[in-house]
Amino acid sequence: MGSAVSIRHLILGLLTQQLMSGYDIKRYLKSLSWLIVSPSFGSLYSALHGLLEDGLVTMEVAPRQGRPARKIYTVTEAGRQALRKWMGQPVASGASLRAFLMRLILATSFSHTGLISHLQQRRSHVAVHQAALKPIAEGLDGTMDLGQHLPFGYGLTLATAELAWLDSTLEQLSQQPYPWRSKSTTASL
Amino acid sequence: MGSAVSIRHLILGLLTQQLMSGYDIKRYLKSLSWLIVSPSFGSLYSALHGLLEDGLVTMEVAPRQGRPARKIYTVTEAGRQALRKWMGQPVASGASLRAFLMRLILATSFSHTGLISHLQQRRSHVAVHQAALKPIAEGLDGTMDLGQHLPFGYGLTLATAELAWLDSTLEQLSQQPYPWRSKSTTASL
DNA sequence: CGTATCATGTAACTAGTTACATGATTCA
DNA sequence: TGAATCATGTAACTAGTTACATGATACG
Repeated sequence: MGSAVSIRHLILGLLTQQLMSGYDIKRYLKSLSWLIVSPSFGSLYSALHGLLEDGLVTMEVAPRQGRPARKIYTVTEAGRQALRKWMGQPVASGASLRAFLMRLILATSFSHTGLISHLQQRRSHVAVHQAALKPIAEGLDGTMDLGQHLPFGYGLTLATAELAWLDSTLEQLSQQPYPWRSKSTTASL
Repeated sequence: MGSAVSIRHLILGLLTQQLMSGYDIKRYLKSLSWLIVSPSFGSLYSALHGLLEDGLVTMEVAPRQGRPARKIYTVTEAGRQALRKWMGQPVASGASLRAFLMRLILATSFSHTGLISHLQQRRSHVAVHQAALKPIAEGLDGTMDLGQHLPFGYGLTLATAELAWLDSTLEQLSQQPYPWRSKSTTASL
C-alpha cells in the first residue's frame, strides 16, 4: 500500500524537477529503461489525467506552429505535499531495485539528509542480500548444478558493485555539505 | 506478446529442473528477491492452476503425517514444448533485467549453445546502454543537477559490473565444453 | 500459550499492457 | 513516397497484488 500507485508518484516527482509534457517524461524514462521498465504511453497519459483530476497537477496547452500541441504539466502545492508524504515513507526491505530507483530518480526532491538516509537504508538492505547470496554463489555445494548456480553469482556481482557505488556516493555526499541545487523551486523533505 | 504470461513460464521452467510444490517455488524465488520481484502466493497458486488446466503440468497430492499435504507438480511433454518455444524467442532489446533474469534462472533448461547466445545477446544490449549512459553519467554538463545525475551514475556502475560478469561467465563457458548436467531429464533447447 | 513456519487457496481490486486511432512534420 | 519522430489519447484486456480464510506443527 505504501509503494503502490508508483508510476503516478514517479511522474509527480519528475514534474517537480521540471515542467514537462507526457512525451518528455516518456523520453526521459526511456533513457533509464535499462534500469527501470518505462511505462507505456497508455499508462503514462492516464496517470497524468489522474493526477489532474486529483488536483495534484495543473495543465496548460502549448500550441506550436507546425508540430502538434504539447500539454505542459505543473505540480500544485497539494501535489508537492503528496510527494513529500510518499518519499517520507521508508522503502520496504523486501522491495527490490524498482522502489529504490524510483526514489533515486527523484533524488533532487530529497533534502541532503533525506537522500543520505535513503541511500543508507538501501545499503543495509543490499548488504543483507549480499551476505545471503555469498555462500550460495561461492560454494558449488553439489545440490545445485552450474545452471542453477548462475543467477546467484550474477546477483552477488551486482550486489557487490552496488554496495561500492553506495559507499562512494555516500562519502561524496558527506564531504560536500549541500550545494544541492541552484534555482530552487524544489519541495525539500 | 513474447515475454508475456511471464510468471507462468518461470514456474514451468523451475518445475522442469525439479519437482516442487507451490510453497517450494515461492521459497526459491524469495532467495532471489533482491533481483527479481517474487510473485505473491495469490499469483503463484493461480498460475499453477492455470498450468494444470492447460495440461502443461500434472499434479500429485503428497499427504504427510503431521504437516499439511503438499501438491507436487510435474511438467508434461506439452509443458516442455511450451517452455522450449518461449525460451527460443529472443528477448526484446528494450526489456530490462527482468526478462533476462527469468531466462537466466532457467539456465539449466538451455543447451550449452543456447545459454551462450542468450548471454551474448544480453551483452550486446547492456553494452549499448552502457555506452548511452557513459556521457551522461560522466559529464556533469550543467543542464543537470547533482540529483538528476545520480541515477545515471548508478546505472553506469551496474552496467559495467554486469558486462564484466557476462564476459567472465562467457569465457568460463567457452572453456568448459559441456559437463552441463549429470542426471538429465532436462529439455534442451 | 503465542508466534512463526508450513501449506493451500479465493475474491476483489489495481496497475499496467497491447492494440487501436489520429494527424502533422521531417528526413532519406 | 514511405518511414521515423513528435504528440496525444481510448478501450479492452491481463497480470499481478492485497486481503481474507483455513489449519496443522514446531519452537521458545
